[in-house]
Amino acid sequence: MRRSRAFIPTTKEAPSDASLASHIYLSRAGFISQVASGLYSYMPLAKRVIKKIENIINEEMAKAGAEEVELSFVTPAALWQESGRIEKFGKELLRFRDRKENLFVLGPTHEEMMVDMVRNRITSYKQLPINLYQIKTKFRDEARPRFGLMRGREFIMKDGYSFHASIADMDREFDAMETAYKKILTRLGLDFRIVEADSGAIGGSGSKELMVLAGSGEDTIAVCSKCEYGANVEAAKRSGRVSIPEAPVAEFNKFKTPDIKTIEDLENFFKVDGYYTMKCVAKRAVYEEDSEIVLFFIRGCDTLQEVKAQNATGALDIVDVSEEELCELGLIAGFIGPLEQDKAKHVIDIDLKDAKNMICGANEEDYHFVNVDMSVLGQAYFADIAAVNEGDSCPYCSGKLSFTKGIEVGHIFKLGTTYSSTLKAEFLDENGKAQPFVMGTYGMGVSRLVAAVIEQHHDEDGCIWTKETAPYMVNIMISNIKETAQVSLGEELYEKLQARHVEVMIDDRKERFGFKMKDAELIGFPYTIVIGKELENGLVQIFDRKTKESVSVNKDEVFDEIMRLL
RNA sequence: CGGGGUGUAGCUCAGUAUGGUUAGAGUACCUGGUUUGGGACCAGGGGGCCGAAGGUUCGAGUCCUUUCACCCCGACCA
Repeated sequence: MRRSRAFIPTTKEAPSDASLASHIYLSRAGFISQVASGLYSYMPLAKRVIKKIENIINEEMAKAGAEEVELSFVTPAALWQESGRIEKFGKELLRFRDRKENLFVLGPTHEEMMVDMVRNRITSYKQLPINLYQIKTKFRDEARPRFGLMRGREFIMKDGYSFHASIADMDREFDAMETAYKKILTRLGLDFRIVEADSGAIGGSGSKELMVLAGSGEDTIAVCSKCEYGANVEAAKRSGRVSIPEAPVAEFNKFKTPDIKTIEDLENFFKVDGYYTMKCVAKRAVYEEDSEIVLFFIRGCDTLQEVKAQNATGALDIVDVSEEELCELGLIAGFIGPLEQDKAKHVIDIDLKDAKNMICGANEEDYHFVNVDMSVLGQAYFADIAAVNEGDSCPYCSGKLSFTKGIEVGHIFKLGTTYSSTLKAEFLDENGKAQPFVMGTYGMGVSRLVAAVIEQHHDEDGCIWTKETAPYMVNIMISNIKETAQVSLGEELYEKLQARHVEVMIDDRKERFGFKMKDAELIGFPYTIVIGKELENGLVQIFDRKTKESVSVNKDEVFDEIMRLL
């Protein structure tokens, strides 16, 4: 492509609302253009990057034996009613009616559509397994889109769905997809981690997220210092504390603790570590029909992990409760304990099971119990509800957990029969018996990957595209287009590189050297061949965007040299 | 969905407290000239329904009302 003819509107200044590097540079370098909140148009450079990412996905999916399809973007609301997700998704589903007043939604994900396509067409175990995917625009009417391509309302996603006759076969495919996704992200040149995740409302027996490590990521993940373990904090497990403080010595007793309501107060009053105190976090668990107050008990040094808490109760949502609501139940905030009290449902953190030497509220104003032995609560309901802390020990080895930030670029689920059951998608097994398909689903955010690459590969001058993602690999910069020798060498290289199918840009604009260099750095071509002053001595320079180093090369050797680098 | 903020030239923003020339700057763009290794310089030029609609006033970018859009913090996010 000739830069003089290309539509690449670069600017010196970023839109005032952009804060993320990817948002700033993709805007400044003329990749994307915002049209409304969460809606972006892809300009030529972005379109090229997207195609490259899609090609890599297609190649790896083909190797893994998945077939590409394309489902319609406009989906009948009836399918969403059938699966029950029209309520679950709520306002995120963009709904509208056609001229005949039939209700439709813009597809935010395509489980229903895919199941609908397969059901009644795949009817025997002999036709299984199959794995179908598409790369397509999705729409979710997010309450708050932000960060450019990172969280748009309209975005491009690769979504794959596999159908199996057994759980074992689904597990096998799940692992195969994990491997394929690893290859894709590795080829894209990304530093990533595969972590255990909360399956959320989609359900299923397990899920993993693919996290691109970046400080600007919206997710916090806990990773082990020694082994491969990593998990989203929403799902992270631990085996307890690495070092346990010395236990206080006391007899079981009810102790007067006037106006001692917070964990900090307790620590100071009893001169004891928060580890040996117990706090109660009261929440209202909201179910489809009704709601109830649930008391979550965790160690004083821990915090409640709300996603875990929600999963433990099976609630659709958990919300805060006021002191007045607790009062109505006869509970006094600051003095609530799990002993001798059944005014509300209890959920106790698993780390408190059989804990000894504990201090907890006595359910009486200004009184706490000391030296409580939790094993007396034999039948109580224990669950993992506490957030892991940095420094907690790994659930699988002796390593320590630490936190890092990640961008969720993929999420793979073992769905099981969740959708096939409700949508009545069945096949006949070896015994001629109807069975719902066992399914897996595999998502990868394509447009988000564009942003993720830049989050991980940029500097103060702009984008640094990796070899597999660069919109153009080589930029030929003619310093002064009035110098015919420079022009003719540039044109010659341009022809030769094109003949070898190298993606090449030639900057033939009537601009000064500095202007063109800044522009090339902002766009982020991996290599720029600078044809300039040194040509008098038979030399040109190859500028490496990543290292910002230039090496002088004889003009007759530059073609071979650049081909060697690619 | 709660709280906050901003809408003036393609872009970044002044101007609005206290209403009053023809609404400004930088940048980008066009013309001519000089420059040509790190976003050049000089001269000239085009470009605005001051987000929209109502109102107050002799007079509104500026005051009042309504509304729309966008952004930020939070809640939410298969």
